[in-house]
Order: sequence, then C-alpha cells, then structure tokens
Amino acid sequence: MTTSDKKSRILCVEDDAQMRAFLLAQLKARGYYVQAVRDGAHAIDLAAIFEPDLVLLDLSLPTLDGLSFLRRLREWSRSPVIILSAHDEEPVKVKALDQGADDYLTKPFSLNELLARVRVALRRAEETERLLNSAGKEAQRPIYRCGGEDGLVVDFAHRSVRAAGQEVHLTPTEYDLLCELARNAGKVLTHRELLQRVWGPDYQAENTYLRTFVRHLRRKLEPDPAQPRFLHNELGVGYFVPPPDAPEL
Amino acid sequence: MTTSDKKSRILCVEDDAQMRAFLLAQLKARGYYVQAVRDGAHAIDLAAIFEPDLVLLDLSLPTLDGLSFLRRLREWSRSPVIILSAHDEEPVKVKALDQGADDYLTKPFSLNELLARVRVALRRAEETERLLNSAGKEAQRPIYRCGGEDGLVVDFAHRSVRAAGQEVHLTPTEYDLLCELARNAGKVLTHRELLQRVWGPDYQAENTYLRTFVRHLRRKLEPDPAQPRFLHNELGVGYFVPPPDAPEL
DNA sequence: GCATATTCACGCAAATTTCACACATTACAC
DNA sequence: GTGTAATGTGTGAAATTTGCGTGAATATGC
Repeated sequence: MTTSDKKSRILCVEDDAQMRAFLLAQLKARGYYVQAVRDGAHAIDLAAIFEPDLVLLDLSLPTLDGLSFLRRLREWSRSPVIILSAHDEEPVKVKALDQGADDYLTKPFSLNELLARVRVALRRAEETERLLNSAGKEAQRPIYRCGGEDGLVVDFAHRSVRAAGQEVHLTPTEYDLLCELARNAGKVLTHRELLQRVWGPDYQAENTYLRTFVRHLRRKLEPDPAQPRFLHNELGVGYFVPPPDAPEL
Repeated sequence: MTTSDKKSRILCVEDDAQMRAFLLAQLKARGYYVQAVRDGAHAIDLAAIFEPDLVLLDLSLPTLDGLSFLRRLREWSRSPVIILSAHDEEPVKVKALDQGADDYLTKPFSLNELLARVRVALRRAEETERLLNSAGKEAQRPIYRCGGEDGLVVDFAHRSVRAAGQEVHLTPTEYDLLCELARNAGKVLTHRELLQRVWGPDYQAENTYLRTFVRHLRRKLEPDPAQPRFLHNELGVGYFVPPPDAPEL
C-alpha cells in the first residue's frame, strides 16, 4: 500500500441504525476514520466541521433528504459522494448522479464492491490533491467578494448573499446560477454551460430560462439593473461576473 | 455559425459490432466526439493518438483483454475508464476497480444510466483540469502573445483579448476569426480555409465577409489600421498573424 | 394562497450580411 | 518605360438578422 499514512476521513449518513453500525464497523476495521450521522440536517453541520474525504449517503433520510443534502454540500465541497439507496429506479439514479454524486449503489450491495468503489473515489480525490500540491496549491475560497464594502458577497458555506451590505434572499435556482458564475469568476460561461450545470443536461437550449433568472438576480443584486456592475453579458456567448477582489493583507 | 464548446473525446473499446455501433450512435447524438475500436491491441495505439477524455471499455476482447489494456493505459494516462461487462461476478468488479477503472456497469445496462455515469466521469476530469489551470497560473494556459508589452495578447481560456495593454471587446465572429489565425500563427491561412472554419463549409466563396471582419479586427487591434502590425495579408492567398514572441526565460 | 418556476411576445440594441465604390497591385500591350 | 485592363484588397455605410432585456401571464409546488 503506497498511500499516505494519514487516515482517510469518511462521513456516513445513514438512517437505518443497523446498517449504520455495520458500515461503521467494517470501515473502521479497514483503517478509515469514520463519523456516522442519522439525518441530513445534522449531516450538513457535521460535514462542515469534519471535512470528510468521502461521503456515503443514504437517499431516504429524515429532516433533510439525501438529494437536498447533496445539493447543499456541492455548493461548497467537492468531496466525492457515493449514494447507497434501496431504490433501483433509473430516473432516481440519473438525477442523483447529475446532481453531483460520484457513484450509486443499490441495496443490498456486496460489501467488497462497496469497499472497492470507496477505494476508487478516494484514489481519484487523492490524485487531484497531489496534482494541486505539486502545481502550487490554491484552495478554493469559500467566499466570493467583489466591489468592496458595498459590493457583492457570496458565502458558499452559509448559503448567504449580501449586496450593498444588505442580506439578500435568493430562490434555489437563483442561488445555483449565481454560485456557478461566482465559482468561475472572471471567465465567460456559455449559455450551454450554465444551463447544463444549473438545470441539467436536458435543458441546454432553454435560453429563456437564463434570461429570466439573470434578470431576477440583477433586480436583487445590482444598484442599477440597467447598468450591471456584477452580472455581465457577453453578447452571443454567455454571462460572467468580475474576478474577485484581491484579498487584503 | 460556430459555437466553440469543445466536444469531449470518448474512446469506445468494444468487441461486439452491434453494441459498438449502438454506443457510437448514441454518444455522437449527445454531441461527443467518439472513436470506436474493436480490440485491445489497436485500442492502445489509438488511445495514444486520440488522447480521449474518457474510455468505455469492454472486458472481453480479442488479442488483448480489457484488464491488460487498462493496466497498459494506466502506465501513462489518467483518463477515466468505465468498464462495460457481461460478467456480474463481484471478484471481477473488485479487481477491475482496483486496477484503475473508475466505474463498472453490467450488461445489459440502462442507456440513461450509462450516459449519466459518463457525465459524472467527464465532470470530475474537467474539474481537476480547471483546478490545475487556476493553480498553475498562466504557465500552462494557452495564450498567444506577440509584440511585447504594448502588443497583442489572446487568452483562449478566458476568451479575452488585449491590445496595447487595453482590454478589447470582440464580437463572436471577430473572436473566432482571430482565434483561427492566432492558433496557426506564422502560417498563411487561405481565404477558403478561414471561411470554412469560421463560417462553415457553405461559405467558402464569401470573400466579402472576410474583408469586412479583417477590417473590424484591424480597427480594434492595430495602432495604425492602414499599416498592420499583426493582421497581415498575403496577396491572392489569405491572411496571417506573426509567430508568437519567444517565451522569456 | 404564496413563493417559485416556466413560458410567451414585443421593443431595442448589437452583430452580421450586403452593397457600391475607392484604392492598390499585377499583367500584358504598346 | 507608359498606359490600361484585370484582379484583388480596403472602406464606409445601409439593410437585415440575431440576441438580449422586459413585463406579464401561466403553471407548479408547498
């Protein structure tokens, strides 16, 4: 085994107590550092503190279901997620995978296969980690800030947005769109890219959606929506937001 | 009209002719750039030339079986690999995953699930690509630079152009034309070539378009449009831009 | 019923296409 | 050499098409 000596951290989000105990035991026996939690709401808090290298996620959860948890997590974390579900329906799988899951196993599953897929996910994550470190790392900032004190601030972890110092409420789709732009600040994202990432792969031609939501965002964020400071259009190509302010020292 | 969303490249290694044709058709219909090949020995050669972003791999192949191909590929490539196999035995799955495969689907599989898992793999790969670019700074970002500090700079990744230190706005067609020239800097591109690549194969005779857009570009980029420094004409042949500056040491 | 998402149609601005013509360069004749 | 046609190139400005912002109407879900 040529892996680093540091234990990989696995967060296990599972409703069923028996299954939870089983996974906990098996994973710990393989030398992983495991935390288990029962419902989605707690899982979000725990994920922020624990910073897992991998998440095992049951889809049917109390308080906050698996897919919602996944979406929340993906707003600020790229940790791989393996879904463990009792449902074998194709549309559910496709949806989960498109919303950011890395793998999907149907219960009952083979323990050895699960372990193999865990190794795959951790192997990938470790690879990108190594690439980043060798290239001169720059961790993704958990906050986008632009335009100084009375400018625009997006806090990915808290899912909150401030404009001109005021907290602004955004609907889920509005927030997702803004996130996508803010995470690629300074780069023009094409209509296709935005539609695919926010609405999914079947909506790549629905330019009307984009226009509508861009308008909503501008109404809520821009001092003067007719002359955008943050949400710029590149005619015939797509949209972009300015690169973030240089962090002060 | 050319919308330059670069297609993802998929290599499909599959024994069965019918399945191969099916995958080829379905993937092409989704806008991927696909190459298909019948056996493992040829697949290795093709992978080296084609440089796929993703490999779909059948396990049972003539001349060189799937797992051997996978091991050979992994000696020099990190491209994600999805196994498509008729075998559902757990030990085979585990072995394939541990030898470097990223996913494993058992035939018969649902097309939509395969497509979703293809998207997952490509999404991951693209993410690490993006992280590398932002971390490695401009070192590996493709850029055309010519004429020193107050010269011409084209940043292909950000779709931005600077001339004489000033950011310049280009329309889609203007940008596409400049890109085509900058990508082949130092080489004269004929009228036909340029028209074909920017406007499409039906416009090879529309020399007026070229003249108009060359003029627009010169107005925006050249200090003195009447005496071009960057956008030169080869009388009776076509246009070209000078070779890029030698990278400083 | 309220908040959110989807869909539609119109006016305006930007980008592309099209046109008429001026200016160069080459080729050939004388 | 000079003159002249032929071809190719640069120019300005119209006509046309396309894309975006907008308000508002209609679904959908809690």
